[in-house]
Amino acid sequence: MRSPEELAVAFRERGLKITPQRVAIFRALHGNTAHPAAETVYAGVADGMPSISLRTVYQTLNDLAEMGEINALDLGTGSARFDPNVGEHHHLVCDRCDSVTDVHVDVSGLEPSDLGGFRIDAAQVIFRGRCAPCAAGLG
Amino acid sequence: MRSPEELAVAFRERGLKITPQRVAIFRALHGNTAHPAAETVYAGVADGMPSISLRTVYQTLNDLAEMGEINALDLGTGSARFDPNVGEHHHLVCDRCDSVTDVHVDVSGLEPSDLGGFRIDAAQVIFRGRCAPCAAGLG
DNA sequence: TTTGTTGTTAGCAAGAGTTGCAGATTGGCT
DNA sequence: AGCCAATCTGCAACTCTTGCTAACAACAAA
Repeated sequence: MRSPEELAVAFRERGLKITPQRVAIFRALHGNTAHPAAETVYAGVADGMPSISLRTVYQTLNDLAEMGEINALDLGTGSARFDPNVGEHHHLVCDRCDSVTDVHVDVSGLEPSDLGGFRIDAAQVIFRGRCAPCAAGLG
Repeated sequence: MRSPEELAVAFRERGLKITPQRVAIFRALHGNTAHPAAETVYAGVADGMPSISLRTVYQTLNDLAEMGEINALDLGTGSARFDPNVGEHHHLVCDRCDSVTDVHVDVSGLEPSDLGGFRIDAAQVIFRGRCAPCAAGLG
């Protein structure tokens, strides 16, 4: 996603308002590589703004996702994860602690067979296993 | 998964009983390539056994998954999908109707970068787009 | 075939994650 | 300052799934 400042412009252009809640969420996400769940974003933002509601966090995350500023990922961890990195990349998902890490893979060589008329719009690769701390028994 | 008859043997070997409910579920899954959700399996089985409960279907599907006879997939469609095909393969997921189709892809060439100590146990590829009927506007 | 043990089922309640709703609130323009 | 529309909060509701438990049934033994 873009910087909180650029997002403010984008929101205004759409007739959307810049609220302290939104700014706090923009900041919590910017540069965040932890792929937080909504609850995690909420926890982070609520630190400095105890009155914010989880409902607002969900709302804003969904708005950002609709605008294409972030990606909402369902990686089978039980809750949606939000990724401010909208560039082409894939994910490592730890089976033990549910942590998610970005990984780059060249998928241009993938050649699916028997598409049967299916029109592919996107390819998503999920590697599952153990993150370094969990593999070392430290998680 | 194996045939209903072979599953019966496997269940008995583990001290598990063969009930009409389980047999009906085995049959509903055997050779099923539709990647049904629990609710769908339930609907199919309840046709010939109206007294079966959704709870039992979930229970049995989870048992089969634990035994490695089927795979439980979370493909972001809102509910778990169950796949009796436990061989190596990947999936096409329709964004419009949530249908799931098997597809074969050689992932041995994938070379993820920057693993940072992550130990990969499995690679899952999900192609998203439109299935043939939905792409043709027939879905 | 009858019986006993133990695993299984059905049904409902509850849990987690997420969304709908409505009234109170507030951003941003005039 | 004041207005209007967008937004926020809090709660209820919704979907999917699991926990709980009394009634039930499979299967082995007699």
